[in-house]
Amino acid sequence: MKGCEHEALHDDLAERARQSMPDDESILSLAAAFKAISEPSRLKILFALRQGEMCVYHITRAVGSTQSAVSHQLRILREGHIIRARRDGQNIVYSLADAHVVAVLALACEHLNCAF
Amino acid sequence: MKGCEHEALHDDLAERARQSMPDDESILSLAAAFKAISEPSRLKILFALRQGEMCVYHITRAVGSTQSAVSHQLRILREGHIIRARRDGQNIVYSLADAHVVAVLALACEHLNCAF
DNA sequence: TTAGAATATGAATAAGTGTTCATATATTCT
DNA sequence: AGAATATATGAACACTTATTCATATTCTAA
Repeated sequence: MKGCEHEALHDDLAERARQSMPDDESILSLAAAFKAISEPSRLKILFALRQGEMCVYHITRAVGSTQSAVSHQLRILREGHIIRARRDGQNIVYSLADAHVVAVLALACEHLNCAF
Repeated sequence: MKGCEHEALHDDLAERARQSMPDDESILSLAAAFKAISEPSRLKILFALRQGEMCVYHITRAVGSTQSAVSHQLRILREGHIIRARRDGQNIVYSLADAHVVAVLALACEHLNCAF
């Protein structure tokens, strides 16, 4: 494999791309963030939280899953800085971390011609 | 588990969330799109393609992987409608599908306080 | 402080996924 | 047409991950 060498210009392009590549740590952080929102069960949680902050029980009802499964997923979303947790008495209330999350969801829906 | 029933208001919230939940097909499409951009190796390809369209050989060089691995990853990105393929003689030239991709990457970088 | 309720977590299992190796397909050149 | 090149693909293996079940933790109320 030698590539389209008739366009030596592209060798430069590849070299520039290699040099401007983010470091592994940044790539891993980005991957973790996207991975957090790339599972159907977690996406459902995010769509639920778009309606407003909710405790675990209500999230569980909104997405139609079990308490344990939701709790595990919430942890991943929390660690990916996609959602925030706040204690309110006996409950823990979750909400979307910031406007970026809503914006990314909106962009993706637009990208796929969804209606959300 | 009964939830924070002292705020009967949240029962309505959960119910509204349940009703406004996108259908499973939409959720799966979204998940597939995000999953496509949630792997370090594929993210590197996207960052490479931000420099401009490239053939497989140059992508391989830019990300420092093997031809086969890159080809498999390109398929996933293609099927997730993240990138476009176009034949140019003996080569296949890949490029980012649309501005949404760049925008999502930028938002995520902003979200994580990255510099890209 | 003890009982009860809401949420979190560890272990186990089942399903999904990335890479490698070998090979197939498609295109160009002679 | 045949050889050479660029890219794609199938199978296999290692690794990751989502869910379930049982249990732990953290808070409130009495």
